[in-house]
Amino acid sequence: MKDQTYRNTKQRKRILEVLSMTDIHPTASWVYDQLKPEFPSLSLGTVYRNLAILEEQGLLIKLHSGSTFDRYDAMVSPHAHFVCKVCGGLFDIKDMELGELKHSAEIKTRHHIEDVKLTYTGVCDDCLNKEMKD
Amino acid sequence: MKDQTYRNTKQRKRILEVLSMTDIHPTASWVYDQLKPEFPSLSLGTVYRNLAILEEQGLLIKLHSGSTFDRYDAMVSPHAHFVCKVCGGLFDIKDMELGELKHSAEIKTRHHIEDVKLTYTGVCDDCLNKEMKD
DNA sequence: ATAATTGCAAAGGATTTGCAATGCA
DNA sequence: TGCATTGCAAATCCTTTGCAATTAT
Repeated sequence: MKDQTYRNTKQRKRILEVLSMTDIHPTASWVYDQLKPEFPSLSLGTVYRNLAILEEQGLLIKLHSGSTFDRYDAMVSPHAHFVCKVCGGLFDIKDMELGELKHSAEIKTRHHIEDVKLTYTGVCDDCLNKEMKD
Repeated sequence: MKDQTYRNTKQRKRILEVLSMTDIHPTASWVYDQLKPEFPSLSLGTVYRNLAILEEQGLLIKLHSGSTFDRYDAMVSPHAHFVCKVCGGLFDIKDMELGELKHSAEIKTRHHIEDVKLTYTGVCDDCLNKEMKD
């Protein structure tokens, strides 16, 4: 399973494209809904399998949103995330120095660190404003 | 459901105790296995319900380990985690300045941040040493 | 006494998987 | 052609939930 040759299927290509064109960090199901009109016989299983392969290839990142389902992010350069506990929105936070964090943790521990995930939780700007009206 | 009064059941008390006495960040199922001899009629549902209540009370934290199941941590003071992709171990990393991170993110965004989760992934010290023997 | 909690079993829901058919390389 | 991939459906697995019985306050 290591030195497997990947093929370029229409489905996989479009799944990555659809994911690259949004910043809402969608679920597998959302991706499926987007592509179902284009591939009427598309199945959720195919979407999941391709998301896993694309993750393996380093072309996307799987996010644990705090809910029961996973989300996917095609912006693979290291960055932090914010999850709003009111609307469920998941936003990017750029310019956070994850590389620095990784370095300081690597000297603090003796582990070999490959990845850093930084996730904030709270109430987003929009929901804060809406709450103030109540 | 907000101003509910919690009761002090033996089960809940022991669940928190068991969790406080380990640093392996166990799953609900592990907690269940620990307490089953003590409460022969204990059910997994009860464990899950109590873990949820204890989390609500701020007495423990739920961790998304990267696998399909959740883990729980009774050390509630802010700290980072490391997950080993080889052995599945989940370790604490103390002395990481999560408070600082929270502050800098709060001025960078306009969101109200309540919580920070910092998780590293890689290969732990032990597994690194074992791999070197191959 | 009142309402939270338990135990049990069944339901739920996201994700995975087996297998025959399909289609890249 | 060979083998990765698809589609479909069933299976998996962790977690949640309804309900009657129990128990803390």
